[in-house]
Amino acid sequence: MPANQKITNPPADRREQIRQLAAEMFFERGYEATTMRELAAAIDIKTASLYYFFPNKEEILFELIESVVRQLVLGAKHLVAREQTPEQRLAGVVVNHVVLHAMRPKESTLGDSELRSLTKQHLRTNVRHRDDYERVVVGVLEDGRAAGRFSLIDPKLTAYALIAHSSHVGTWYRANGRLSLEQVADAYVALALRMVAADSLPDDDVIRLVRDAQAFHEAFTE
Amino acid sequence: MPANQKITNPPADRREQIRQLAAEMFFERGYEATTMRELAAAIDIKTASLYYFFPNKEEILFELIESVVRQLVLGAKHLVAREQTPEQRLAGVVVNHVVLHAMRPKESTLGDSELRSLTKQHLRTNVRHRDDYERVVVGVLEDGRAAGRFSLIDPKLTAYALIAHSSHVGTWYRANGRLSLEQVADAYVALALRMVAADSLPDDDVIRLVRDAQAFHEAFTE
DNA sequence: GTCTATAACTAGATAGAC
DNA sequence: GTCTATCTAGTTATAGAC
Repeated sequence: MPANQKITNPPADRREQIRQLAAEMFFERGYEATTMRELAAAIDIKTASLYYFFPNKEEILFELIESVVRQLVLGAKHLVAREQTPEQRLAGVVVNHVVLHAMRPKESTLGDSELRSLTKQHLRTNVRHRDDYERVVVGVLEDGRAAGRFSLIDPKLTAYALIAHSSHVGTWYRANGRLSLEQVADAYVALALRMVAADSLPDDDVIRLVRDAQAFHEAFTE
Repeated sequence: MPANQKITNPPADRREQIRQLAAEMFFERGYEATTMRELAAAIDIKTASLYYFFPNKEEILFELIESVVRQLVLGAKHLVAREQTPEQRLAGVVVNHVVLHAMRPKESTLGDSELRSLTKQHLRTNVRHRDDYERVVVGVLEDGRAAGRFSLIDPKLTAYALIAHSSHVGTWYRANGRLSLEQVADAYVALALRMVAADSLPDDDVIRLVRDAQAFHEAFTE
């Protein structure tokens, strides 16, 4: 009676289990450096079994990367659709972005560092979705300017900067770190408002802005 | 008389040639996905010849990554050592960072995306150097605050954001793109000044600030 | 310095039994 | 669904001739 009894660990949702572990390992060692064997071992099945759920390794990566962008675009579009002041919209977009990256740092980061490993087809699809997102962010900035509330240095460059540094939160935020998720979100929103020169607001207003955005984000996410 | 005559392509500095091509290929396909065979082929020598110049693949990566951080720290420390206003220092640091990333996008980006592939030893070394750099940036921000010129949301978070989005310039800046390197540098400095709430300055002053920093950067770099 | 030849190994993926 | 067994190909790196 060797190792053939599984403590099983109900295969409840194997597919989901694979996705999660893959996210972790791709994030930590990199996609190319992670082998299907290691992934299978971590999950305590044999390599061949992985191929029952996914046709190949790249497909796992693609799913992980896409799920993040999808959520990002969805959240941002919902936020933008609401009747709001430009400041509220900007705060909403930043909170959406920061919270997602803080709470799903592994998947989020893959979309920034492992795009190269996607097939041409998959890459094109993903770039299209990322461009959608970028357009939403640029739109928020330009609408704010049109409304006379923002003074922009350069809409596109500002959007790039906003997205780049808000994504970066995934690499350093820790749930038990110096700053709580609320504080981090506050800080990034305040930073964003300064970048569009809209921070004549007192701090209290900034915080109220963030709370609103968070409430909406939570309501929307669940 | 087959392929044994080289058009040679003086091996003038083979080592440097390898570094450059490696930077390109690591950047484009990723470190793990680039093989020594392909690298050798691109340079038109045999795989074994690479090992005359580098003991292994990882050493090439390490050299590329280190050279960027070294330059970054060196530039920043020189800038900070000058007698300057906080605004001038901040502008100097941002210009140093942006110009380096715009002009050496491949090597620069490796330091953000391929750290995972370094050996433990090399990683430790590099992290130490990155921390040095971070401290310089945080120092500039805190000195500015101590001098009563900056109002900071959070020094460390602001430094992270500054570094993250200024590094990102390497991924989109093109020499023949919409914005010139000067314009890009202007924009990032202006953004940085807003982030520390020091932008009561008229635009002309911002531009003068950047020009000064660029002049120093050029003088220092050559 | 650059080559040929090859060692020693590991990768992703598939066939087909249970 | 999960397994065993295996194919095919590609990987880094080295030994030693020229």
